[in-house]
Amino acid sequence: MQTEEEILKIKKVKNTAVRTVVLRHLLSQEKAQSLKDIENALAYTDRSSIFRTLKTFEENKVIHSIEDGSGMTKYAVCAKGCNCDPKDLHYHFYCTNCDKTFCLFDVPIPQIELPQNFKLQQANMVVKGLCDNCNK
Amino acid sequence: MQTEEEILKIKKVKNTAVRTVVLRHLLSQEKAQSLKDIENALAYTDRSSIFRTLKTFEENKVIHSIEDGSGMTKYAVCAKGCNCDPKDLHYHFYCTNCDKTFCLFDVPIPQIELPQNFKLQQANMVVKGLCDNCNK
DNA sequence: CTTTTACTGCAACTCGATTGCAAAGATTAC
DNA sequence: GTAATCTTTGCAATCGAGTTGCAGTAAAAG
Repeated sequence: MQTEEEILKIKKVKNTAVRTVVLRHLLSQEKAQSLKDIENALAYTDRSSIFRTLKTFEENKVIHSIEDGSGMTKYAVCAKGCNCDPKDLHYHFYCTNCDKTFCLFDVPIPQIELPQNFKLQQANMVVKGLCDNCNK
Repeated sequence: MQTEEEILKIKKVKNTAVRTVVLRHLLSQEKAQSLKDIENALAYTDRSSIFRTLKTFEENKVIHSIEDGSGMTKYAVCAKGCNCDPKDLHYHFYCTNCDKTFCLFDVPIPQIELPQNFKLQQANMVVKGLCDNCNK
């Protein structure tokens, strides 16, 4: 696992106190985090600073955002080597019981055959259901 | 093509003035509509009435909603025979240039192999890129 | 016709997201 | 070094999509 400093260096994002703690928090969580999740976890960091940090991270492909339909955008750290290209696509799973959203890195996304002359740029694939923990 | 009255009858939704015009509008559009789109198109119908109509339609599977990442939930009329089961899944395409969202009924969604013990309930699959009209 | 239930329109409100601004901190120029 | 410049941060205010309470109206049931 890379440290926060290493990741920021690779992605050419200047390191600051807020950026370090936000990234550290994201790395420590198994489920994707909303702005509110992060705000609650980092009691002394302002929401707008976290917000702008997330925007910066997203622009520089440190993290990617997920629209899971819960009404709050979630964020997860990109896998090592991810460029957020269509080839880096993966499903996201939203558990309708425990409300967790996470990346399914191990489930391959099949080639999507778009109609003639359509150009794929990116995608937001959210599968909803019960996670293994809730499906008992 | 079925009329608004026929669709509502089949889906067991009582017909009213607002419901008819909302459904007519949805049927007349090739792209999925947001609440705001509908509100703008139907100048004399109140937003909350349209909102509640959309909720009713969704509960009764007259329409389905799409989270395309634009910040506004979009709605599209379900295909004939659709029960909004996983088997009725289809991709949605969001054009990053012209901002249109529409259903790709003709692009099959492959079987999704979830990890052990996960249960699929539904999914929101949004592919983003350029539509044929904008990819020139 | 009367009672009950459902639908509609208005206004107010919630809440996640976003922005303006000034202070603080970091970087560059001199 | 210090001054000038750019970036980041925190606070407060704002925006806007979504949602709800309530009262009036329309439709269905008795």
